[in-house]
Amino acid sequence: MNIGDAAKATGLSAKTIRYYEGINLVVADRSGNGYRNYSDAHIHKLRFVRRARRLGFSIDVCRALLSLYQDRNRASSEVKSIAKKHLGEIEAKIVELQNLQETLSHLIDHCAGDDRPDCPIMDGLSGDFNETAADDRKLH
Amino acid sequence: MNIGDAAKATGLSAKTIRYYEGINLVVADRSGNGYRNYSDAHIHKLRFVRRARRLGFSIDVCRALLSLYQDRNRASSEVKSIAKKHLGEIEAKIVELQNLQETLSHLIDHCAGDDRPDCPIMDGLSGDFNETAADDRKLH
DNA sequence: CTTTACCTTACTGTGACTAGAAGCTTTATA
DNA sequence: TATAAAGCTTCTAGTCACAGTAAGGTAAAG
Repeated sequence: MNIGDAAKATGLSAKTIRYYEGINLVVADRSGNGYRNYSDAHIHKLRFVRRARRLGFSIDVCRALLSLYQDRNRASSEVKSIAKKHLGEIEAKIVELQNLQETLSHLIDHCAGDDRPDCPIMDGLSGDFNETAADDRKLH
Repeated sequence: MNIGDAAKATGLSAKTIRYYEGINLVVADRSGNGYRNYSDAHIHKLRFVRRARRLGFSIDVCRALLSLYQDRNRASSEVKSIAKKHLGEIEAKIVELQNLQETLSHLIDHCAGDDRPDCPIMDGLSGDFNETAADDRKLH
């Protein structure tokens, strides 16, 4: 199976699959003409990585999960602890974004949004409104 | 005021302030010795950018907001529409993360987390569990 | 005078790709 | 069979918003 078919089979782009090979995450075999050749096992690994990435796991974590995936004797507790740590990070980010949401919608609610220049949103950005501890965490 | 004091006054790092000058966002004057020199107006602009960044606005949006900030006759509706768009993006991201949270905590709840290799989290990553429309949006 | 702190520019690295160029190979159509 | 199209290869550079480091000039304190 060439890279184009592998892309279709996994939902990843060919570019991304080549990238994953470049960083030694999932390395394909090669056919006689130099084209990458994907077996079912490769496809499974790529799908696995895609799912993990879509759940927000970093490439490094994916690498760890992939090696646990290939180790039939690893304890489920190892996997669970990685997943739990990640869940905590997701939850923290949700709280962060909810704070932003509150601040922004508060500002928006108080802005007339008409032809006049008076704008509480701008006032909020230039003046010093409430800064919470949550704001101090890094935002994305 | 030198860059170090400007950094203290704004809460930005000197690096960041130099970066903002490099991308033409907030450009300082220069003293005789070549050092950057910050007036109150510069400090206000930097603070403005910091606040906007902390609310998650991109640099490009900050640039737009900054020029609106300097335009005393702009309509508040212009600002409001930018803020609203951004709020929409934040809300979409919250929903996304909540989906992740649900999926992950569901998987975690069903994993024994013991010495045995059986692991529903791994099963979830390798098999095809439910993919929602929200999953199809780009995740971060 | 020396130390320390601060300033300058310039280059590299980050994460996870994406875009594009230049040039082979394979497949489909006329 | 010729040719065009799609698909493959490698390589480089760009993205975002900085942070880290190096190599060196300047300023203020003791």
